[in-house]
Amino acid sequence: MTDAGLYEFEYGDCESSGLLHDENGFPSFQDNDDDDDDDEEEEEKEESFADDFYRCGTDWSCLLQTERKLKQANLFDMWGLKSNSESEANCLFSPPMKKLKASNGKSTATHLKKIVDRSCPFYKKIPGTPFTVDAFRYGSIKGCSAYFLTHFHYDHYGGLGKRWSHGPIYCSPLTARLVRMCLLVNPSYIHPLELNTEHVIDGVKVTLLEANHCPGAALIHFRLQDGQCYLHTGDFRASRLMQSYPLLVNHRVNVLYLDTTYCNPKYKFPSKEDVLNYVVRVTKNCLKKQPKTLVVVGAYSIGKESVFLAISKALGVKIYANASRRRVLQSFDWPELSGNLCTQGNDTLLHVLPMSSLKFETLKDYLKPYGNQYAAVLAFRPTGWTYSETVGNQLDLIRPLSRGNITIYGKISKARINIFSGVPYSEHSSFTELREFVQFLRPDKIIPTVNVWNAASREKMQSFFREWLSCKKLMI
DNA sequence: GCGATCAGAT
DNA sequence: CACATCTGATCGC
Repeated sequence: MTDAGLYEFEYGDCESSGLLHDENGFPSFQDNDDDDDDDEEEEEKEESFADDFYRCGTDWSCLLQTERKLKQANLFDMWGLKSNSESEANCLFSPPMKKLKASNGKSTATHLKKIVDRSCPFYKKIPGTPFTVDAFRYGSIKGCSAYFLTHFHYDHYGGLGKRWSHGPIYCSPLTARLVRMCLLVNPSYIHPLELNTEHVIDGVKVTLLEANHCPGAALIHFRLQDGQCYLHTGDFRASRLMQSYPLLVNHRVNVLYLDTTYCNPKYKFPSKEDVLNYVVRVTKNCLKKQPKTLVVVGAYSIGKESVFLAISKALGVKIYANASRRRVLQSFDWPELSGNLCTQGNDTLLHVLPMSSLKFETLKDYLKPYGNQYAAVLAFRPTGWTYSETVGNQLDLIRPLSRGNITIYGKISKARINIFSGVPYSEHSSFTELREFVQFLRPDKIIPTVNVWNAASREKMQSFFREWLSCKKLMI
């Protein structure tokens, strides 16, 4: 639905040139009382995006003044607009458009979306600096002389590879190792920055702080020469510990670029600690009933290592992972992890497998080569959110799915949509954690970095921000 | 034939 | 519903 709407929106605007521009090239909106339903919806989207831009954006003037010519390109980027002849000339933030070739009979809307996605969204650029954050999939970004990477997840490093040549990359030392190892980026571009240390880059004081997300993930604190402070959270899970970071206690943050993944009260989940205790409890129970159980933890690239580390610690068993994953895990340089990895699957009952393997059929096949070493499988799929509203904070309501001797916590079942729940081990902030963090920091402005492409969710988030910042006391 | 990129699936 | 890929198709060379 949303996507279809977006397509139409982009397509419609590009084709019908329904937008008016003011003398600066900014879209201008006229109150239009025509009662055409479809048009109205489009108008709403445009208006709230514009509202967001002017009302809750930072003082964008610094961006506009330092790079006057970027104004229009910027704005076009925001709206996902490329208007014919104009766009080529003003397209300062994106590589030249690719020529379209409608090889099949498909609508050009698909092609338009491709182009639109090629330009760097405004919220990835840090105003008043030549910096971008997590913006590698837009080619060479005009005016950008330092590319920051918050953490090593695909949706943030996408575009980085051995052919990267658009400028220096700044990130944490752990992330730097992964970028070099896994993506084969030329090391001369990679600039590791120690956490909790002030680095001066292009005259801006930059400090990386632990983000409580995946290994190597960092919050980035920028202090400009004019005294403005910006905090970019990348992806993070807000924690009480952060309220003691000296930089956050001692300096006012003017603009907060916020990971708003779960910025909605419907997202409730337990603390990491509670989930780890739960997983350990379930595992112990299972092993008590069936000592010959293989315990499997699903994982993507990096993140959620604590789930298998907790089991390893509690049971005193080693962790098996295949060679490529071991290489990545070793690169973290965490003694408690490196020291507990093993290279043979039959050396331990605790295995880490790709998330895609956590299916009944695949696990059954996986078990075969181990003969009668194992009589059952217990698998955990740590997901961000519990999926079921009824579960929320109550871990005891989680029900696994079983087939034969295989039990999966977090197997998605359409049939049991309302009672199923994964293991809600989240590396993003819950709604209440976000609120507490924002009310601690009390920034002048907040720029959400997730769920921004939908007008309704943007509007909703902004109203939460207003609410949080308008009241003096913490609410519970 | 190959890597890069894309839409769609999971 | 959303995360963080993964898969399979297509593109460009």
